[in-house]
Amino acid sequence: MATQKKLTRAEQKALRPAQILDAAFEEFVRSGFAGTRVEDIADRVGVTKGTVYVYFETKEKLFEAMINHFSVPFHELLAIADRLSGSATDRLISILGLFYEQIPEDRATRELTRLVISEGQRFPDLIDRHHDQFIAPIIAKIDALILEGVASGEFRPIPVEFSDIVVAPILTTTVLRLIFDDRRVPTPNKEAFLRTYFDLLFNGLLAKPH
Amino acid sequence: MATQKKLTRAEQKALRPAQILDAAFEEFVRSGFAGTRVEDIADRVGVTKGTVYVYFETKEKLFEAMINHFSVPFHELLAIADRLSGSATDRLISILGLFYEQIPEDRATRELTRLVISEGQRFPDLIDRHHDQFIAPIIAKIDALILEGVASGEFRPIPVEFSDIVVAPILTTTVLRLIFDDRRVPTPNKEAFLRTYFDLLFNGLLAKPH
Amino acid sequence: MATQKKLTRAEQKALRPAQILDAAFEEFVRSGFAGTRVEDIADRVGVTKGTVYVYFETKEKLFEAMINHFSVPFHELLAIADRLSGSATDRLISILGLFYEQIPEDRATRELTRLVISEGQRFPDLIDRHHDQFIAPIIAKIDALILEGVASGEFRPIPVEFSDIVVAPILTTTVLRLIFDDRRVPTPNKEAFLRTYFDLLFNGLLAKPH
Amino acid sequence: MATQKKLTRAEQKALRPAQILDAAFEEFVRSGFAGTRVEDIADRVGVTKGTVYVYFETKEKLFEAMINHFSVPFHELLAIADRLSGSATDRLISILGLFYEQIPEDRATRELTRLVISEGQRFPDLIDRHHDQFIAPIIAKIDALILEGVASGEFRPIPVEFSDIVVAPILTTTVLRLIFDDRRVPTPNKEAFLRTYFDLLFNGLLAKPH
DNA sequence: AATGAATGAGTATTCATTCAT
DNA sequence: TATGAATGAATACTCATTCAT
Repeated sequence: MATQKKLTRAEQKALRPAQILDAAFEEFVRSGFAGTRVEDIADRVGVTKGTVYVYFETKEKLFEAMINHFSVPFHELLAIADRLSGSATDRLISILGLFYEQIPEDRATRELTRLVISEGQRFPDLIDRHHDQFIAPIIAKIDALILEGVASGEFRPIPVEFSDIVVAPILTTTVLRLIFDDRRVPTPNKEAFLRTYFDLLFNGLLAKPH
Repeated sequence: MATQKKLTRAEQKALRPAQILDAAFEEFVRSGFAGTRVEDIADRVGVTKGTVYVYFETKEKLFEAMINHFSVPFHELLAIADRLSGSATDRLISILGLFYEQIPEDRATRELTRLVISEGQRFPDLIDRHHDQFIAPIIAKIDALILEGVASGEFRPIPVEFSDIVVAPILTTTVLRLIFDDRRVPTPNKEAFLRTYFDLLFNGLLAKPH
Repeated sequence: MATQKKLTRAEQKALRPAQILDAAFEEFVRSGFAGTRVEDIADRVGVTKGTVYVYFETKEKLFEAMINHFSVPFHELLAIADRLSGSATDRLISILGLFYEQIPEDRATRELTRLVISEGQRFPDLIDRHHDQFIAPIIAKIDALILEGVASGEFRPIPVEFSDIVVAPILTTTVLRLIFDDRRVPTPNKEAFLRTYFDLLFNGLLAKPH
Repeated sequence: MATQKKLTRAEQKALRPAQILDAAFEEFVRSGFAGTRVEDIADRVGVTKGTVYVYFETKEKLFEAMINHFSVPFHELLAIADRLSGSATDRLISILGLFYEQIPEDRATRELTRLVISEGQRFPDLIDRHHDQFIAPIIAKIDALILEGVASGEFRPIPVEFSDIVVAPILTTTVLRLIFDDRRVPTPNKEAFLRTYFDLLFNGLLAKPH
């Protein structure tokens, strides 16, 4: 009946690694790799330092495991993107909307971005992973859609090597939220922001473009 | 050519603070605040730890002094912007070009952005300064230009609270260079990048916008 | 005989704080607060510096804990004093004898006196404690006895605010032993010393006092 | 005319050592040998550290020189004592009065006593000097007077090896003022204190001594 | 004589890691 | 599995001392 509170020892133990990884995320995000003490992570879980070392050999390996643990949920989004139908414009709008939800609005992804920027030089693998799992797929998807839209005459011909310009507002929003954390720069109203973003993206700023 | 080594004590001394600040910049950028050892900074200058403490009371104050030292050269750019003439479009193009040169292409500004992202939580002043000296003036300038262009009928009416969308490609380029540092993502050809950026910004993506 | 080395971790641990405090006493007494290195204390215990910090947060707190640890055994003596009976003279003699044993002859109390004199300016609490726990009770006890003896006609009327004159030989002996530590000034023969002390105290120096 | 302000460089320099020694006295008294920084002494004089080293080779030698500088003015007092006349009682009273003025009431002598107690273990010479220049002459003088008084029948026969009992109130007052520095224990009224001291010393505490 | 920049050995303190229980 | 006592290497910071000017 009380299946919630009555965790067996085994179940308790099965939870430990995830608890530690969650705590590690919070602490590494707060203080960076060098500034985080293993004991802070242990304290957050409510265990002692030694326990952390039962599950993770070193602070570095714990950091890397934490990154892996929080780097997963992007494949689904790309799969969804593949299943979209409609005009290139419609699909680009849908996909950028999904990215917006999954990058600046998702705390884990957002903070992972911070760690990539701050710890990437110490952990080159981190950058490689981030490129392969996030940047490259995003760019590839946008590139493909643009090429398609250009081919169908829906879009003007754009040099495809600059398609990061198209997603720039998403990364920019992410970074601004990382920096100001809603203090200085208010989190924008999502719908209004996206409306303006798409309006500008598709129609440009000029009143009467030739 | 051999005028290098012949510095008097007094000359040597006058240079020390700047030398230390330069070295501090390199080391803090490489390893972050917590990961940098004062001795690394001293070694880079070619002096001993003690000498660093002759000029800066603590590692924290050295960090802050280094930030101040490298945060200067933005006022001029804003002054230049004020002196521009021509259509709103022309002036927006000029100003974004200047920003491009001063932010992603200037190493100091670029790396300062990294430090704001990575150390901002430990040094809240850093964020406040960065907001007041960089973000706010940039946004204000863009806002003003857009309002002007809209008033003159040159631009379509755009909700001004989202003008960071307009500069997004600049911050995005900055961050991508911070992360990939020319390894994965090649530094874009400046002229081609700006051409595409401005083309998209002013005309939008659609073949025939209504 | 070889039961010494066979201590369990737990037993070892229970002893640690006291071991460290004992070692701290020796080192602080030898070299003063500023002149003592935490490592010297650790070495004396046979552990590493880090271990000292497991038990005491800072050198200052260790010093204060050491003072507290060695400041205890005075209440009993005052309790004994309260239970004495006999003439005021008899009781004064008994009590001064007890003080003599507990102050100059007890190494801990003696050396604590040194630390009060040498470190009192840096640790004002030390002085307050010493006053409240040692000086004030002693003076109060002597005052009470004298007033009693005066009331009963046993003693001549003496201005009670100078009753430290009565105990002066005890503090003087303490200080001389601190300074000369049996090198120059031989430790006096206890019985002979007390006999002379009391003879002088009660009868004075003059052959035929009027 | 204005001989005061117009110190020649030479005069200025002749003053330096004494200024430094005075400053050293204040700082060493405040913080002890290990706790005092040469720079604190220099600051107090208004010169830089380097200047201190022009006059004194090391901190230790400066400490020793300071002790010598402040240890002088005791010979005169002993000379005065030799010139006294009158009964043994009269002369003992005179001499103890002089000691009272020269030891607890003279700041230099008082604080020197503190340094003897606190730094004597690190500077054994200090103790030897103090013994030879202060303790031994005082005791010798008292011993001589007592023996004389006993010989003339003025004093009861007292074992001379305990004559420090006779001067104990003076050292006790010194130490109490060192510890409490007029905060807890008020500086006693000199005349009243001496009157009680001498009354007790010569007549004892008992109402009717036999 | 005086300065003060520079040194380098030292010292308090921290913290990742180990290991006996 | 979990603990937490212990370690020791590291690191920020201090300070007596030196020396070119």
